[in-house]
Amino acid sequence: MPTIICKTGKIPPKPPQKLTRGAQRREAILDSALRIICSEGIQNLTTRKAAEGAGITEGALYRHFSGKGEMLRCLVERLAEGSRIEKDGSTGWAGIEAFLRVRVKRVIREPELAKILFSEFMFTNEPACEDLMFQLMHRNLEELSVYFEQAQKAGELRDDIPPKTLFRLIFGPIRLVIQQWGLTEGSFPLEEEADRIIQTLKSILKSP
Amino acid sequence: MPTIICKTGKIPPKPPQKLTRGAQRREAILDSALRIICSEGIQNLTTRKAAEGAGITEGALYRHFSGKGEMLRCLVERLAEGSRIEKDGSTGWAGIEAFLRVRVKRVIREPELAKILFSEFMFTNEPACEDLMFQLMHRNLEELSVYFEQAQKAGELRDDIPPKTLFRLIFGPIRLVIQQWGLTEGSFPLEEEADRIIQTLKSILKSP
Amino acid sequence: MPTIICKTGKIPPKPPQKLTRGAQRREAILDSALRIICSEGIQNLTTRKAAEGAGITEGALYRHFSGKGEMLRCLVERLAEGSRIEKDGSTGWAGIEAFLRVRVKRVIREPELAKILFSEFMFTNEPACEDLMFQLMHRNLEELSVYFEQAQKAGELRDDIPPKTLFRLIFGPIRLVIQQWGLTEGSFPLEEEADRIIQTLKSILKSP
Amino acid sequence: MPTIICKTGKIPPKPPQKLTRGAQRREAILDSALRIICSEGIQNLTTRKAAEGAGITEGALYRHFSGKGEMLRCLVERLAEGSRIEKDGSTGWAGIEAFLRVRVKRVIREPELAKILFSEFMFTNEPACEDLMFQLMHRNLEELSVYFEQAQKAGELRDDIPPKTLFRLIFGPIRLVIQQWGLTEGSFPLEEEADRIIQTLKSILKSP
DNA sequence: AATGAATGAGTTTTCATTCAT
DNA sequence: GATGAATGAAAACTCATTCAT
Repeated sequence: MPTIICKTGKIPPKPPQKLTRGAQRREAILDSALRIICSEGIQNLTTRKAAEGAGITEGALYRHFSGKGEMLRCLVERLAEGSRIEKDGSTGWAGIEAFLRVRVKRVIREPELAKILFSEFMFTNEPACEDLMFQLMHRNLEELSVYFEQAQKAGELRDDIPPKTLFRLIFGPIRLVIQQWGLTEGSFPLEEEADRIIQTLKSILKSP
Repeated sequence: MPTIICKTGKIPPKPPQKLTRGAQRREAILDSALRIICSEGIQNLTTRKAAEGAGITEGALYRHFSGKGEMLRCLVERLAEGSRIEKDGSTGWAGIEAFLRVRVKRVIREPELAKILFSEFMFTNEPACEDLMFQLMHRNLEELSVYFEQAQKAGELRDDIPPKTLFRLIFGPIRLVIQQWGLTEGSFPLEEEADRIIQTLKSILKSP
Repeated sequence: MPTIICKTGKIPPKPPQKLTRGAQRREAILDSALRIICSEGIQNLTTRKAAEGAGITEGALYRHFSGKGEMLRCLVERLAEGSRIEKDGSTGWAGIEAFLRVRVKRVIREPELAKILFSEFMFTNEPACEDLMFQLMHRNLEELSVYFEQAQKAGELRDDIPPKTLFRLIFGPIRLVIQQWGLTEGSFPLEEEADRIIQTLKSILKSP
Repeated sequence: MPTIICKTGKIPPKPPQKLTRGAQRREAILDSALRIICSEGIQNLTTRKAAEGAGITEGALYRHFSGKGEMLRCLVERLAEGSRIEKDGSTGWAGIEAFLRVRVKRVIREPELAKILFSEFMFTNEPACEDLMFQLMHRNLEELSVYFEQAQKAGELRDDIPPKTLFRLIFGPIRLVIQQWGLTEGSFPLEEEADRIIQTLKSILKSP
């Protein structure tokens, strides 16, 4: 239901679909929970803090989520969907670049994300989040694999490296630079550094 | 068993000095804590579980650590030291390869490490662990930078990429493959996949 | 029942404003804490006992007080206010007598008070209670000093003794008799003995 | 055995009887316990603190006392004996004055005592200390009563006041001034103020 | 929808005491 | 005599969750 393929190739900044008042509160709670995880760690996320950060009391939180577990699952879901939405129509190497840049731009827009977007293990122990994390990782591999094939057919990418290895060679550096940026609270120009990585990857991975 | 005798004939880093009984208990507690973090997440690590896993009662834990915080800090410290010890005398590209392989071998030897070794953010919120994580990351960059320069001088590595970018291009993929291996509970042959990455890196990064 | 209507026709200090349900619980908890201190000593006052004495669980206590410290501070505050309320309009030596009799009557009404009302030091070590004890002692001195001056002007009290000394000569014996009565669990007729002291003081301190 | 009547009327500053090494440690522990009670309150006295203050470990404390209870009982005993030792041979009103001055001098010598010497209730809840406190109070009454009779026979003290009331009139003010001095950490010249009280008492209580 | 009081189980930590060394 | 590790109980406080209002 949330997968919106944009045929025009543009990124709709905000889906025009208005949130009901109830859904707005849910979002506020999830925002609050995310903020707490990023600033205090998942081990310090409590229902009380999440509720208070959203301007309601602990008890009221249970009107919106069946419990802490569901809240976390929804948070991870939202996290996972986030990057998928903004796909444009690029293909081949341009598709790869778009995939990477979407993630970079997302953490620049929401800097707290830098800290947790690739901390998959953190959610691994929350029952019902584990599967989601796997799916997310797998979806990324699948999406990129499509681009790999296109790029290889188009002669933009050498074809002697298996897709899984390509995935690690290409996504690994971007993940690391985003994690470093988050860890150091944005101490360097992320977009620039990411660009350098992407350009270098393009040049060293091009068909010889 | 982990004590690797340096090829150069220098003093082995860990003198055979036996651990005092007290220090042995500390290690047992840290082992227990590490096991819990890996299997249940940091949010489920309690002093009680850590103590019981080491075969003592909760109260006794406080003979060995001033509290949960100190225990965690010591754990992170031990984690950070772990990979540094096993340096051999390699230089240039061989040094880079050794650096990466040491880490791969370490997680194969202690598979739980795969889950947390690169989850720096997890400890970011524990006061006094944050600095340690920074240092660790920085130390890695410095160590690799030395090899980069040697390799570039030896004509094994192209010299048109700044060290920070090289660091991300080379360490990023290995981090990712280790994280994937941990996340999937060792579902693929890590050493083989790491090798593929290393070989590919060597070939695509060599001086043109 | 303790609300004494002022003879001057002024507003009775405590308006009949009913306590909110929340405030009622606070009072119940403070009552319980006071009972425990008196019967088992401050060293045996625990949050659990205080809560159970008020008919709630330990955790619920924290809805009403931020912690044990705040609870104790509130208790001391209530203690300190207690005797101040019941001032009547007497002046001169009658004022002095009223001051002393109010305290005697209060401990007869609430016999546990006899044990702690003048155990200022007991609360001295509870941060934020210390100041309160000072204020209480000082307030007593100031109130009595007014009566001293009136009595001296009226020729009821010799005027060759400084107020601080008068304070000790007059209040000291009453404090002691109340402490003795509390210590011996009411083994003698307090009012009678207090009267004897007051009468004797009146006679030996009258203007020669 | 400890009651030493000095016929010469002098106060032997320290009994020449040497303490065995064992007894020395006991004293050191009691000193430490007293210091803690005075500075942190009885509710914060722990075996560990008492032991550490005496320079030994918790476990070693049990070589000297059977437990915390016995330690406290011994402390109270020592407290109670303290003032009794230093009796000189005075009689009549001089005896009364000596009784009061001995106590004043003692707290000047050991200022922490000011805080607890008359906080009888504090120890009332320590099993096996309660009786001791009663005895102490009673002994004081008996000792003073002897002097009262002598003074009345000698015409130094009016004889129309029962001894119990005299006890309160005379001891009450001194207790209060000592408590005030302790509470305010020695903010005024105790000896001077005590003197003023004693002189005033002498003058207002003399046979008319 | 929301509040605030309540609960029961859990958290970290401390305590008095014991005991092998 | 003394130490240091250990224990079991209890301390203060927090947490996820429920429910009457």
